[in-house]
Amino acid sequence: MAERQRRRPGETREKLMNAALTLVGKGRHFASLGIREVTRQAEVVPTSFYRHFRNMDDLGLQLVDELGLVLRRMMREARANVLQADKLIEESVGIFVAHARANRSFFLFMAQGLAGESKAVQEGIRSEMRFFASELANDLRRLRLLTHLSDSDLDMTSELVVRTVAFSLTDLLGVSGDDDDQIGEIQRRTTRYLQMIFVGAGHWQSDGQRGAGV
Amino acid sequence: MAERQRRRPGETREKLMNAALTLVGKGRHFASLGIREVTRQAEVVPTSFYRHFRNMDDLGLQLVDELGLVLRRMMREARANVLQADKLIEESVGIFVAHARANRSFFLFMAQGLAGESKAVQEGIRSEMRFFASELANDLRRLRLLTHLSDSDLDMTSELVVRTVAFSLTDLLGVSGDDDDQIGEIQRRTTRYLQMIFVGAGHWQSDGQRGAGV
DNA sequence: TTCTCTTGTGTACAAGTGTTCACTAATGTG
DNA sequence: CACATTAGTGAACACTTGTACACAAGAGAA
Repeated sequence: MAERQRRRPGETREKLMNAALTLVGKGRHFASLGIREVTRQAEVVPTSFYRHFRNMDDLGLQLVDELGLVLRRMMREARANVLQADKLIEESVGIFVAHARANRSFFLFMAQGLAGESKAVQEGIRSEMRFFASELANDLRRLRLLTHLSDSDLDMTSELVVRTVAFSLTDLLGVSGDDDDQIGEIQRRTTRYLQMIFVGAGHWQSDGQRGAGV
Repeated sequence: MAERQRRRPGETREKLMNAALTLVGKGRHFASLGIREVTRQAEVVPTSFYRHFRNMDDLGLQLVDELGLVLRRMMREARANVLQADKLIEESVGIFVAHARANRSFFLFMAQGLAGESKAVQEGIRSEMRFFASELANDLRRLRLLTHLSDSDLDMTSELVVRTVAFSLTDLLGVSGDDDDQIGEIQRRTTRYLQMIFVGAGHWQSDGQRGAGV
């Protein structure tokens, strides 16, 4: 055994997960990654992989769990910083974009996973989004916004918001991470989308209205 | 040369593209498909692949072109069938869902491609969506709907609508193709999303309004 | 100490990969 | 008809892949 690396517990596991994220960050799709490729990137021998994961799907699932933590951190920051309701949308979108830039690979993985190969990962991400939406609905209640909406309509609104923001990920991650102009444009556009949704929610009447009332 | 198949011109090309779609339809991600795998599914010898495509990305690009045709057919059907403005949303969503079911693999490919590995495919799909949105904006003008919106606001609205529908793809394609209950639920939900957006657009005032006016 | 558990290592192998090449049957053009 | 082009075939190449196995280094418990 030539030289065995001393590692703190769980280090190799982290290295492998980071390696997968790194490759995703370089433009690869998670579904196309192989075990050997990931271990190579992590500078670890292929067999080590099996000490921590059963296969790539398993690694993906564990990444989803970590993604959950990232999202929760983001939510906490948004709650702490968004004080006045009148700037709610702009500031929230700003925080989202900032986090997406800071954790590019993670969000890229999320965007990929939504239509990814593994049903389990797919469902995991979907579940994170549902959680996020329900928290958003709670926040809106707490801030006494959109109080005329029924619970289910408020939920629907929150879901629509979360979806719209999630879709912006595909825009955001399509441009190079330091193109401030283009990122700013995406941010403005997303803000307007959300503003329009909130205008819609503000005028929404719960029972069987015509949406196309124009 | 044991037995050479007689083929009408372009047949092998179609077979290869269909093979890729078939594999996608079976749950595989396009990014993870290999040349040999596709040729095997197409019942064609691996070398034949190179007679028609340079690599898998190239095949993907040509699939995007065909996807464009599918989308245009859908648009035409929607134009022909949506007569009264007051059912516009419901009927359009219905037509969309019907086409998504009938061309499941194609739409699955589209959903995958949005966050896919190939930048070119990504941009191709994005471009199809832009085209679709601009056509929708034209239709709204033609039907004299949302006439109080500026051109750019109408474009924005159309984009938001198209994105929302596109996102529904990920829901739609996540459920088995014959689960009518769940598909119906997704259809209803999408319809409500769009209705809310249209309510927002109906009350939208173009100049620097507050979206959170609630 | 010795025993056990976890984790990292090296080797090995069968199967699959993309791609090239030379060959040939069919098709279209003059 | 002859001829050039297109499109399908089979063999071969150098790699890469997932996974199994036996072994060993380190840590904790007895």
